[in-house]
Amino acid sequence: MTDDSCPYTRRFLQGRSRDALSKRERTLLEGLVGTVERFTAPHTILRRGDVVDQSTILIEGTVARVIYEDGKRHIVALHVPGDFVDLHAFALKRLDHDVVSIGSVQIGYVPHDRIQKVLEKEPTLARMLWYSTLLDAAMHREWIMKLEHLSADGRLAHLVAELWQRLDFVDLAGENGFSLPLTQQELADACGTTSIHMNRVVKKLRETGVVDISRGQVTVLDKQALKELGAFDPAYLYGQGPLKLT
Amino acid sequence: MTDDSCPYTRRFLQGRSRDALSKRERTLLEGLVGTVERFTAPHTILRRGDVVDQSTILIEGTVARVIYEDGKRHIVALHVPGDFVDLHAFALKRLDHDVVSIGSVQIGYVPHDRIQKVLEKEPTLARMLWYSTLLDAAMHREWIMKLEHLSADGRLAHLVAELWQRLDFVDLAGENGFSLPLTQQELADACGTTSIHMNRVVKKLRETGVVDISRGQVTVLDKQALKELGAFDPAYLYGQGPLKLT
DNA sequence: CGTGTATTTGACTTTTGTCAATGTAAGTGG
DNA sequence: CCACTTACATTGACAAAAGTCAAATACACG
Repeated sequence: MTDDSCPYTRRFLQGRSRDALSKRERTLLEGLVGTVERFTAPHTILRRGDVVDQSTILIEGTVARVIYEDGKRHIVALHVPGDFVDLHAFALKRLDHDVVSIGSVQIGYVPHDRIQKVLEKEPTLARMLWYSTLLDAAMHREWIMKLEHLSADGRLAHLVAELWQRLDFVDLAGENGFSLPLTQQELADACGTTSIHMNRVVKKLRETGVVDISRGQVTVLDKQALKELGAFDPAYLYGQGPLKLT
Repeated sequence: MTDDSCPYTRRFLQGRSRDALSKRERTLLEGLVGTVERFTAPHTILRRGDVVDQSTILIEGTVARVIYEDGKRHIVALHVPGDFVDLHAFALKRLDHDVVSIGSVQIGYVPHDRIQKVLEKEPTLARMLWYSTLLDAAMHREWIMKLEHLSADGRLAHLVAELWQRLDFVDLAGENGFSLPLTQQELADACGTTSIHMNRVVKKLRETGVVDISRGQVTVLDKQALKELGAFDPAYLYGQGPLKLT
């Protein structure tokens, strides 16, 4: 399913419902992508409140969904290649968050009228599109649990574990880690803490031999410790096949 | 639209997309409900990991979605009448959280094969079902922001503001407050803190004249203060018409 | 009226935030 | 090549928020 016939959408739901879509539907999906764009520097792709008539699929790189409040930035979701970043805008129309690129990214735009046609004529594909937004919500819920339950080190461990698994679904994870273009400030924004405290936590996890995060590279040193510290149970990712962290 | 012809589903999306569904579709929706059940005592309706072939719509009362971790209960979502609590189970099949009743509730069950038929033959209704799960996700995101950004008093203020508005959408809010069957322990579970600290916060908000929460009744004393303390901007609820908190 | 649950309070510890400053690595222009 | 800039990472000292443990009230319900 990682064939190159669908360069823009081949990673969509990869690792989740590998066999749920037929070849024909996969091709249909690829055909939904209208224009493609690349950003090499950090860029705000969409703003909260924007009324949109197309949705964004991430082809390459990392994007975040953020909500600004009192001048502070809060990351409410992170995306890896294959994620349909703001498919929810199809029905909601108005965005409740910004979409920003991190590092260098390539994104595709899908006009909403094409999604409407899918909804009218392709129930199976429509169901898969719906499914992908539900996966998103399941990840949101896990983040809520993580923020309610874990202290800063656990939150970071959970984030690392989740990203490692999600990147693995789309064949972008390494055996012992993955590359991650997030600064400590951004890690802090995703874990609900400050960059200064995040620095303490990064240092601690490095010194205790759990995970090393430096120079844009994450190296997992102790899978078991990572999993336990982050109270990580990958069931909420609804993945198929073998998992990075049991 | 609050006509009694649809006793089970008349509150579905009330206050949001009041006019999005035709009379015919409203009737169709009501027809989706198979059995109806009532629980008068706290009850776990569904468990994490359950594979289900029907979804639950809340007709009356309060239900919570919870994730247990290390023996602690974490509320990841709260529902008011009209909410399609676990419509996501239609596509996900397996639940990533428990569904529990709080106080006395009445719920309806919708078999998934009926939803499948809607998806195949009723694109407008299908879109509204999808839409309702997206509203859920938008609320999840706001909770993530709230947990990342606010301290315990802000979190409680936000929760109160949100519930007040959501109950108002379905005509269940009073002019100065609403009834809420949550204990301080449950408020704590929804705000990511401990019951002891939540008690301090409840006391503080009462003494500072922001909101009084006692004996299952919430009385808003100072709308403006509540809104500011909770950094509450109701845009994420995608409501129509006038709002409780501007 | 007693019993269990929910609420409240106090004392103390741990975690995290805040402020201020320093260190470090990569890139830029002279 | 070096001074300079800039962004990111790191550290220390202190304050504020929240967790923990223990116990005392208050309250609802049979």
